[in-house]
Amino acid sequence: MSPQRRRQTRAQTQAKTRTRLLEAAAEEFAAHGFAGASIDAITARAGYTRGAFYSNFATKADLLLELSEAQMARFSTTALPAILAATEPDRTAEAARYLLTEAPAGELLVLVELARLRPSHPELGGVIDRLTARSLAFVDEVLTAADTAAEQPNPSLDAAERRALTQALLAAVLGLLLLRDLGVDLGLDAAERLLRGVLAPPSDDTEGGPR
Amino acid sequence: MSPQRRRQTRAQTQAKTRTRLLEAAAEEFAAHGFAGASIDAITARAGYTRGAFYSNFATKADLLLELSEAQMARFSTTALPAILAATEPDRTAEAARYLLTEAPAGELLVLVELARLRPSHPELGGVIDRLTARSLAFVDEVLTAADTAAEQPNPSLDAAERRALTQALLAAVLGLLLLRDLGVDLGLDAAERLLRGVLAPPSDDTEGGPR
Amino acid sequence: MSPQRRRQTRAQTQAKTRTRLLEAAAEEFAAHGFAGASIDAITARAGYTRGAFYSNFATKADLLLELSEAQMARFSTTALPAILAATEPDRTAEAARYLLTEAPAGELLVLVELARLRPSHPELGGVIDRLTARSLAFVDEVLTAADTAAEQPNPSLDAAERRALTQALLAAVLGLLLLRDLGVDLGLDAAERLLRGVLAPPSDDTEGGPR
Amino acid sequence: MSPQRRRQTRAQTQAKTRTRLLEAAAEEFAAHGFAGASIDAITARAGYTRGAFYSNFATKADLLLELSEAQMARFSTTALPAILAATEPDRTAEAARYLLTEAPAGELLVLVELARLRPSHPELGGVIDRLTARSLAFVDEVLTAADTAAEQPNPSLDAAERRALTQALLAAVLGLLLLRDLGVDLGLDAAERLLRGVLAPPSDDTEGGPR
DNA sequence: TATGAATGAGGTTTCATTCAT
DNA sequence: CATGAATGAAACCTCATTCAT
Repeated sequence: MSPQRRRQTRAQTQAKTRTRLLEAAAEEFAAHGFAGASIDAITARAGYTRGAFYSNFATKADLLLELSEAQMARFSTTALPAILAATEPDRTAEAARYLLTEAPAGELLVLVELARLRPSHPELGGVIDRLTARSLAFVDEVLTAADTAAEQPNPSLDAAERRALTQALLAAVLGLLLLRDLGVDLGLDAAERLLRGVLAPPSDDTEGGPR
Repeated sequence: MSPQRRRQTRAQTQAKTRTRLLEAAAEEFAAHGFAGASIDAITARAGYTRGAFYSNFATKADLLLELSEAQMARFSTTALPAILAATEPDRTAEAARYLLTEAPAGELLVLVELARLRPSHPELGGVIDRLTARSLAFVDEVLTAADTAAEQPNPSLDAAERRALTQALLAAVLGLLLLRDLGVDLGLDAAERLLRGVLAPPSDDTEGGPR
Repeated sequence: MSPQRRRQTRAQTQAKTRTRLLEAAAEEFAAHGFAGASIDAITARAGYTRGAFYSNFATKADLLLELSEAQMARFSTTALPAILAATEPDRTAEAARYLLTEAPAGELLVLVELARLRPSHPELGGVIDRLTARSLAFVDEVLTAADTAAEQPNPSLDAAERRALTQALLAAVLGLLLLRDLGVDLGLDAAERLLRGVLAPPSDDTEGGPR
Repeated sequence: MSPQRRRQTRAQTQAKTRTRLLEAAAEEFAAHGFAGASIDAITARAGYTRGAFYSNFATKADLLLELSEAQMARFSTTALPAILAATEPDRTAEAARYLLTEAPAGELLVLVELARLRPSHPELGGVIDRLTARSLAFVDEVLTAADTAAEQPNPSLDAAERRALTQALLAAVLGLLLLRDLGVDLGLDAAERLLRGVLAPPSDDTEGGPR
């Protein structure tokens, strides 16, 4: 009953509203795209009406922005440490497992929406750049951590190679998530093989038979 | 002016209309998503009016379906032979080059839309399954061709491994195309490294440093 | 093969097309109203495409006009003589039977459409007036025929009374058709009672109990 | 300004909106038919914009449904008592006067629309059946009240005859209203003659001349 | 904060009509 | 005469947003 307690309660209530709306938005954006997701559907899924939405967000684009930031934050603070905590040589397997079973379905699809909106919503440019930079930084972090864990930093990896490796790894992750979202029943071995293949040092002899 | 000359004018005209509409739709769907692409924008881009669309397609969803099938067909008849035509040992490099520079832009983003619509449009399920099945079959075909070309079939590759390899390769290809379509300036070396890593025989010792 | 025969055939073919289109239009107009009936639906029901329609009629309103005239003509040349041919005292029963079982379903509904269109289509005014006049003339004809058949002309029926009787009879017919078109299972006895009641000379004592 | 004063403002406002929309719809439906009445015209006539309509009704068909029910209710609560309140022996004349001068205009034309939509909108079947059933019940009630008022129940009227009389009377009322709504300038004498004719006991000798 | 009535732009779709065949 | 591709106006309906409560 103290003002202290009340204020706290209020803030918590609103935080919960925002959280629920963001969760619902993630599902709707992933399922129907940004343009196809209606605010009514989002608020209804969250158990509110549209008024609650406009009390918490300025526009629909604003919602997508906050959602993207929230997803990125969660990945950095939750998923990434979990993967990195695994001991080598299980780290790749752990990453594969996370991608296939724990990565929120549709997170990739939200990213696609964000990229799509850039031309028509120039104000999103900054956020998108920040997100992209963070993604690349994340991959870089994984690689660095791997180096460290191996206690065997590969000094031969120059900037260009590092960039190529980062892009390849990101492509691998996106490809796996997309296939999964398309309904393909991916095996853990496939995901692991892909990740391990990317991370493995390139063989020197290219004349060897394929595979 | 002879009957000969004008014989098929009617059918040809409509075929051209359909083709143009499909091309325009590919660009609009890729750029704005299915829900965000308006029929007015599609027809205007193709140089027609709204009515032309409804003379050729029943609904917007119908258009996406036909577009997906057309893209799938083109991939099988154009992209696949192009990649297979390359001589070893350059096949991987050739595939990477094709993926980054010649593969039609936006095709992956259309695929994403298809995946999105699946839950709400169950009739799309068949098309998507056919698409992914054909894609996996295509990848398998590439692998078989590679084995044959190498005159060195790898007998140690059992069915499960073959499946994992196929899925991993498809994920790699999709990931590369998606990253490219999202605007990332991919290097040829990144694409080549990814593909080669997947195709390389997995090293037996997993204690080797990552990367 | 003679020009005579050919010309005849052509004319017959076109006449058949017009007839079929008119029949189909009657059903569609009755079922969906003038605005709700589409030319595609009409021509499809008749087994043609929309081109056939525009080869035979100028506009949709034109079709309604011709249809109304055709229905009126058929009534005058077919139904009316049949009713009048019945001997007294069966004429009323015959009329009731015709109304409930043979009068084309929806003929009334077409009339309503015509009346509705008058304000927005001033060019229809003349036709509607002609139709109304013919309807009243028809009722008048029935009454006259009845007088004649009874060989008992009622000289006491002045102009005002004649008008009232005519309106009452028309209202009775419309009411029966409407109820029938609404799906009420009308009994022949109800129709007969209504018609006979209208035609019967008004009783002089109004203080008698109802009915 | 007191909470008291504003207590129901919100609900009252919306109720007024609905009422106005229903009134406007009645006029537009009567004038142009269901398909021919546009929602824009209805809302404009009511002094609102399109959106107000969709805040109050789900679809255009839904509007017709609610309108029909409202008209039905008004008929039972307003028209029926008005007619029954007339004292004998003027009841027939009073009923005729009410029908021609006070019965809401266009109601019959809305009913026609309802009949039209039945085949294509099966969900309307129940409403139509209820409408006609209630109308017949209403007529029956009038007849019973008349019997009672006359303190002279007609015992010779068996169930079948009662049914025929009810149907005939309803047909007469509907026919009069429809003719009036179609623009015919009906005379009171015509309406009175029709009603009196139906209510009069059928003459036993059918060989009597018509009229 | 949250509600929901109302707005109005814009979307998909229908359809009367035209015209080249 | 009949076809049907294309037009484009106008319909129904959705939905982001505003605002009084």
